[in-house]
Amino acid sequence: MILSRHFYARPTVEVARDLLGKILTHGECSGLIIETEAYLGHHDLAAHSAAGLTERTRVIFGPPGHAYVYLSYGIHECFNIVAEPEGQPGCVLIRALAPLTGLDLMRTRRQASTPDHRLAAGPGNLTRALNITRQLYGHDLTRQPLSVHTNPAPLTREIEITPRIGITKSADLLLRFMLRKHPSASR
DNA sequence: CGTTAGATTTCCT
DNA sequence: GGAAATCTAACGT
Repeated sequence: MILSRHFYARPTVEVARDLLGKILTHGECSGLIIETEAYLGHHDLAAHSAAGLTERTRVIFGPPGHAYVYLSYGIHECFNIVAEPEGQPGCVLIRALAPLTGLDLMRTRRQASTPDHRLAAGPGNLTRALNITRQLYGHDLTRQPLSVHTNPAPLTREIEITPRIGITKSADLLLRFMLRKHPSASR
């Protein structure tokens, strides 16, 4: 069942935590969300929205449940989901998936030697494996082809909460959420 | 590589 | 003079 808009219209931290174990689908590829990071609207200098509303960050201030995709270091794309009610900035970076379907297709986009559980481990690897590009900027995640679904299976692992990865500003905040010791999480 | 703010230049009413 | 266009350089979930 597809996650409804009001799942996303909540505090960013809650959305980041609750996305763990949900299913992200793009076309025939899908995976379990294993690792997320929250980027807040207030008191978070690492968030792109901290600089205010610009053309690139516009979607973060818009209605929840939409995709914020940006290019990092000119190399890899990163995929975020907008949270908070409309007008309030906040988004969740999806950092890692455990692949469920479309593994062969994912592997054609990655190195052939990549083991299954690492195909979508890491924010750049994830967008590469699922072919999520800036063309999907602003896409509504309650619709096909890129959507998030409930998972009837309960979580079998503890949630681990740590500082976020690869940032300098607001680096002390505990805003990274992951399933503890999962093989598809960051190292 | 793209985005951004800030600087510099253009050019127009 | 000042707005708009263009250039530049720093930096990045």
